[in-house]
Amino acid sequence: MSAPVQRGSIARWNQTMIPTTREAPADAESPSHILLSRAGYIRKLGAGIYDYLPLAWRVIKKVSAIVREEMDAAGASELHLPVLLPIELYAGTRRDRDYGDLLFKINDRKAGTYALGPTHEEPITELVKGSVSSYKQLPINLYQIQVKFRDEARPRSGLLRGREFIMKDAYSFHMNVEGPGGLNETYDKMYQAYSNVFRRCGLSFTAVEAESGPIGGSASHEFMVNCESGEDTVLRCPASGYAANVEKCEIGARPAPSKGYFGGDPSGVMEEVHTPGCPGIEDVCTFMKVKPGNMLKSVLFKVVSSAEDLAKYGEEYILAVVRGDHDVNEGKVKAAAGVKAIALADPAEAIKKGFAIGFVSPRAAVGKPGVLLLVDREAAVGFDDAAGKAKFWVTGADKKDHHVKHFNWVRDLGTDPLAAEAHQPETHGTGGLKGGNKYMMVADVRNAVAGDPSPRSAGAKLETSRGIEVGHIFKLGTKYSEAMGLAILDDKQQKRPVIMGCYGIGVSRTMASSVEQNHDADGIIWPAAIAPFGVLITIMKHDAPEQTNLAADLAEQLAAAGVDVLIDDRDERPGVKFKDADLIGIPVRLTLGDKALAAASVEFKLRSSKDKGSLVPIAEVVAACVNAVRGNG
RNA sequence: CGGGCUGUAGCGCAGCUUGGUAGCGCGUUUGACUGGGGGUCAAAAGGUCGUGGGUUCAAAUCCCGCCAGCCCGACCA
Repeated sequence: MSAPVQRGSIARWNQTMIPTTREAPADAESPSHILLSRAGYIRKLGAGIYDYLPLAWRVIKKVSAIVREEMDAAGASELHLPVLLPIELYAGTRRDRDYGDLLFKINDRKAGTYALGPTHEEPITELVKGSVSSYKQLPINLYQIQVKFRDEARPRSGLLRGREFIMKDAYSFHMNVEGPGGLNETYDKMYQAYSNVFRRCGLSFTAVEAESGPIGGSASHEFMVNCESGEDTVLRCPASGYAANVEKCEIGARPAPSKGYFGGDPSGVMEEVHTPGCPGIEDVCTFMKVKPGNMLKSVLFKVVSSAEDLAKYGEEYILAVVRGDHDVNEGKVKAAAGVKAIALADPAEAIKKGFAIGFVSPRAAVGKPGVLLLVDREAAVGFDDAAGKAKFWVTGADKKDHHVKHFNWVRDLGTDPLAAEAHQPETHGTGGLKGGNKYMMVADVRNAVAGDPSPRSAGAKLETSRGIEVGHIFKLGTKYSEAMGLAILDDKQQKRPVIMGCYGIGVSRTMASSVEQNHDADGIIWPAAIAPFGVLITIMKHDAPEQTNLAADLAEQLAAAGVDVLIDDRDERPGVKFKDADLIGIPVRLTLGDKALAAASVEFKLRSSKDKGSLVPIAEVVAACVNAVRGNG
């Protein structure tokens, strides 16, 4: 682009507030929390609530500017919605209930209840409903950058999981999914825009397939900053490039065991073992000295039925069984059972139904109408092919404080698992639910783990890594428009619910995850594009005119070239200034001292490089800075 | 919401077991020396010991309630 260079700004350390400290607050643990606190970017005001000091605010503004440029370029328009939202808005979509305690609620003087917006699907839908009346006005994509609130059960890791945070949220509206102006077109544009944003921010990231969570919808991707300290697990196939989060990740074809599902002789006589106070897999394994891979884990879900289904079929349950070293995946359970919604069964209710929670075995599902037994492939095994002998299973004894060992599916289940119905793992349907006739099914119902076969490339194995979610895009569909009555006449004069997409970027989280990804023992190392300043000029003698004058002169030239400059004009010892410089992480440091000045030079050092820096002639230093700051951005 | 734990100066902590004068380091202020990787010396300011109650002649210390915060788990953008 050949647009005129926007002038950079000049700030002096003495005139701004950068309260660096030698020690971090005791509650800071993650690198971003420690370093942003120590370097004077943020201060804690309460649990999950932070002040953004001048340096931090500059970073936020730089990230925001990149977000705005990419959003605008992709055809979105910025607006600003209220934070304070009447609770009735959320009642319409039942998210006041679905969101639960995560929704911050406050009362006004008349005891009316309001929510502090956690996202803005409802108000934006309400706005469009009253403002857009023709299909000719669609598609439209509206966004804002604003503070959001979530009453987190446990705020942690500084800015990474706060109760108040800065987010960019966008919402698009369409008449169609496919074709020009359709949801997919905008979704793809947003995917590209998000990739541009995070690339321009200098972050290493991965876009992964994801479940859409409580916001609802049909398809979604998460943008994860690659970082070992991240909270989320990312799975990827090195051969095909497929990447997904654990909730979503599919598992490639897993071959059936050589003797067929459930087939194989018992490993021994089934024996009951007293396991007091050991409801968890870990406890039992420690107590009985068995590996989790030899446990059968049984998790009971209750089907959330519609009133109609409830009247017709009664209450229904699913008992999902996976190997002890695996985790049940709710989404896959839902899909395999062919039901829309499930929830972990209430313990008290489950016990009443005859499930000894904590000590449940697959047998507990047998003979109970309305209960589907869903067995994961690696749990539906009687013969251990890897070990070449009968599979040794430990599972619950279906009574409190007892487990059994040498469980064998064929001998001990209490019914024949080899029956034809159980043998059609590919058939997804209603199973034994909703009047179906299959009491048990073998299916993929667990989370993927490293080493699982790739779903996209035969022979390849999934790998895992960690990440921090900084962006999330959803195809919402008509969930909100239907719930709130946003319908528009199309070109055939048919009134149709508007199709929506929504797209979020955690702006404050992006700042923190950059620090997580880019730091060393001495402090932050900002990518130039989002650094609060491009260049730090460190004056060795704050009262030496030849140094202060040169600093002012260089700063002026750099600003004219579009570089933001911070001048460290404090009366501090050199050691303090150097330590602080490393801490706050400005990409380029120019040191103005007697030695260099005697050679008509200044010292030029990149924060990202370990060397001591080099002398650059004064006449060339501005170009060197511009080059370093641009080359990186 | 379960389990563990912590509230003492701006920050990091000791003191509490065994009740009796409020301590240390960093930071801050003043002065001097110093001046290229958190320097030295001297002096100083700064705390209703989270909060309410109880026991006691006397509570930072013992007991009870509450509040706030942290960690692990559950949950989660």
